Amino acid sequence: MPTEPLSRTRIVAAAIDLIEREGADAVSMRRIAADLGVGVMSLYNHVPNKDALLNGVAEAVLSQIEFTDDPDAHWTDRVRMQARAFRQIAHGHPRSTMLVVSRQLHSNAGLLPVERALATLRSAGFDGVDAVRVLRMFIAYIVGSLLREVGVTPTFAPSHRQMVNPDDVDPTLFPEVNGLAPLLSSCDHDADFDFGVELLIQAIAVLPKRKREGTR
Amino acid sequence: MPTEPLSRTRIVAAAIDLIEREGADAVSMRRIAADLGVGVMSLYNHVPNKDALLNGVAEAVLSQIEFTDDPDAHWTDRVRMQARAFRQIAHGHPRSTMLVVSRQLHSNAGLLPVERALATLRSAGFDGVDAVRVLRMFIAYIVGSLLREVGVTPTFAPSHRQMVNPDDVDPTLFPEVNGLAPLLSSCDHDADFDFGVELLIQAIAVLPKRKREGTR
DNA sequence: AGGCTTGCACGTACGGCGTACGTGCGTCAA
DNA sequence: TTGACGCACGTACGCCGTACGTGCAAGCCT
Repeated sequence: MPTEPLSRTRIVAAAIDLIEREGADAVSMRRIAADLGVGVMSLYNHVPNKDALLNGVAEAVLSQIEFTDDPDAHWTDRVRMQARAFRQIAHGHPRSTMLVVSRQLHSNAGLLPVERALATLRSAGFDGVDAVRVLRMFIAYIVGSLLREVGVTPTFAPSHRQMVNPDDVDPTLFPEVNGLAPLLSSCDHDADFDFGVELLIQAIAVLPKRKREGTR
Repeated sequence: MPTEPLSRTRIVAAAIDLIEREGADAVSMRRIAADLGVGVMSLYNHVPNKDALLNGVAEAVLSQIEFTDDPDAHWTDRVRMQARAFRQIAHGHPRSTMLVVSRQLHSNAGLLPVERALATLRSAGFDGVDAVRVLRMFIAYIVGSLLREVGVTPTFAPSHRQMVNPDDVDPTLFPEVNGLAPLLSSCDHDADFDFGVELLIQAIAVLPKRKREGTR
């Protein structure tokens, strides 16, 4: 039985699989080769080096997000939908999320979401400068949110993923943290993300009108 | 001449130095030991393992930020100042920034900024739930901004750190990106950051008043 | 003073990593 | 038929983190 020939696509897929199963630290060329049942050096016929492979992983994950953009919807709805679509990454590939947001991608995979977002913002009446600024702000917020959600960025919660133990934090040094400990140690990612998105949309909706000609 | 004795503090300092000089990839226990003029294994008398050392680096950097909080100022000014103070990390230790935002810190170093921020928001009249939510939103935005600023997160710009070459991006596939290429490829980090902060402050200032008793 | 514990610097060694390089085998063009 | 070429693979090198053992100096108890 002839096994499927090796290919960049198969290698990237195996890498994603491995990352999601065992975390990014488990990724090594040797391990991927073993998972694919091939020799280590065979990988290098399809991928120049490990770094390029990880870029491939990031691009693959990024290009899997599904934008269902309805050009007739109000621009605020379109922005909301695009933000949520991006966040899908964290659900579909939680342990790869760090890779996606921490690599400079110079391919079309990274450009497509930008194109969509800019088109939406322009259709909302923002001029170029504001559209770019607003986009950057959204990206920063989304990236930061995803990082917290997948648990790689500091939650700054007193205790990790459990109700706070009052002994962990000195109430005299940190009265607020102590008092709000139950709130800090629990976290509804969906609600928190949407809360921020709504706030951002509201904020940009009232941007100085001088540069806007309408609301759609 | 007796050389200064080895200590966790000195090791962490050497690590920070190394990271800022040659980047995080250059960090290895062997390299740090060499820089300190000691044997590799001597480090392990003061630091349990490399991961803990990197946590120490993150904490040290984080605890160096200087908050000059004026309790008499308007809460919007205090929030602005705290956000900017946090951003100082990116200037003081650009190549360590990724470490700071990508590690779960369970020490007081990470709790202090949270305490300050919560106190400020509470004094602005937000109840606990809103204070935590707003804080999380700010953190997400700041983290995302810092990552872009230090160049580790995708800029989604067509070309890296240079004016866009029109050949790089297909104008029919990406008309908006193509048209806004000059704007996308240049970036005033200071202005962009402040733009976002102002927008966020404005947005939270008009949060439903039901939970607020005043504006300071 | 003499012995004993303790702390710390250090060398050696092991398993794993990325990857440069050479080799052999199949396929396809001339 | 023969040559070139693509691709899978083994070996080997120089890194890495760190477990483990050794030796030396300072402090402590009698």
